[in-house]
Amino acid sequence: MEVLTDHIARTVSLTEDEKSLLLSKLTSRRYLKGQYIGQEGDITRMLTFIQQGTVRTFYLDATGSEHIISFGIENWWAGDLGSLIEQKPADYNVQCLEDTQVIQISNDDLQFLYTAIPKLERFFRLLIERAYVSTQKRIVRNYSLTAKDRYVLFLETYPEIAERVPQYMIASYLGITKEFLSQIRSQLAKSERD
Amino acid sequence: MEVLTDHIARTVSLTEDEKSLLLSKLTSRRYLKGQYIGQEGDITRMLTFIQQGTVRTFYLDATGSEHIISFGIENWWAGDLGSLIEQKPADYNVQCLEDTQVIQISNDDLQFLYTAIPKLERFFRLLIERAYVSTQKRIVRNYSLTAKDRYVLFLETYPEIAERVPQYMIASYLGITKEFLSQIRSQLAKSERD
DNA sequence: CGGGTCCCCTGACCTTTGTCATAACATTTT
DNA sequence: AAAATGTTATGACAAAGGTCAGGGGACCCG
Repeated sequence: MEVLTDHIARTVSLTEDEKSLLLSKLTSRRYLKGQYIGQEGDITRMLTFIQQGTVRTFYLDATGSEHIISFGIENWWAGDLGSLIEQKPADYNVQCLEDTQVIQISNDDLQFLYTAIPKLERFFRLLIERAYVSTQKRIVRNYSLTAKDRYVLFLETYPEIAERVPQYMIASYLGITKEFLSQIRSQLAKSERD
Repeated sequence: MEVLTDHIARTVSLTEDEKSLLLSKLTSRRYLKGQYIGQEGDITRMLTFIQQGTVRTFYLDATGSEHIISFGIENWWAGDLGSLIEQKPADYNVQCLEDTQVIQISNDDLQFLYTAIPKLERFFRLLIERAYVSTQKRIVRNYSLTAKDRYVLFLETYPEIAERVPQYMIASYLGITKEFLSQIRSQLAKSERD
């Protein structure tokens, strides 16, 4: 479980006391491939850190089709943050794509820790700031790039994820159909041959 | 300038001392219609709160076309947050669409205040959390709704902005061309007549 | 009053992306 | 090894949305 405290200590320094207080609130848990860490409609009560594995966060629209919002791998946070923050039913499903080992903090403990260890509040402020900025960049990209360029950028940005998840999920993440992604890939393969 | 301290006090309580320390770091400034609060390439050094007026944050892509990322009106924060956080050149332009009165805090003062008044760090953590959640919702909507539905939702969500900014900017915000928005509007007008 | 400028609208045509149907291949299960 | 299941590919056709060109109204400014 020191994986997580080490991860945090890379951004804000923690004393031994703070570290052991934090450690006392962490729980470890294992999920199998296909299992849900959280489902639409449930209130998210745990903040989840992925120690090992792959997860996807997705959403079912009115017509029942899936839209992948994000993937998560080692050292990333996962879950429906909106549900955790507002303690109301989740809009998203969070599912493991491989056997996945996570470290969790309950929302109650997290609120307690924010006050007990102000540096943790700073850590999460910085974390969310970065997440916010990257989400905003994603919006910009979706507007100013074609599907092909978004796919190429995805491969460059997340090469590891591209290898670990099936293509139809990447298509969903990019906001296109699996057939169209397949077409893009054959175009790319063709232009590489020249 | 108490507008801002009152705004903050709605989320976290501040003592009189904290309030006056905060007030001592705030500056007020007026921009004319068309003026830029920040331009692409500049490092954003001020966090800006809109007291009165309208601003837009937009981005110029490789082909020179504009993409509006967000609008801001009274009691909203504005600016390229990525540039402020990382203190590197901004990707976005922030321009006033009306004469605009703002309240600003320099980044240096903000960093000082985070430590001096931990409740401010909490305020901004909560602020960014909410911003992050709403940005993520916007991504989902862009993927699962048609342009027409996105426009209708925009009108419902931001009726005030819809009245204050020209339609071609709304089109840009929605990620469509002004011509196509015009077409959507005539469809909606037609279906209302039935 | 006349000429800019800004903004919105319309229509013909084109590009990007989605839908549907089918096939092929890989992986797991039995 | 066969069958079931999951994943990727391909092609015909359809729909969403973009591009380009032109026109017209509202508002300002001389």
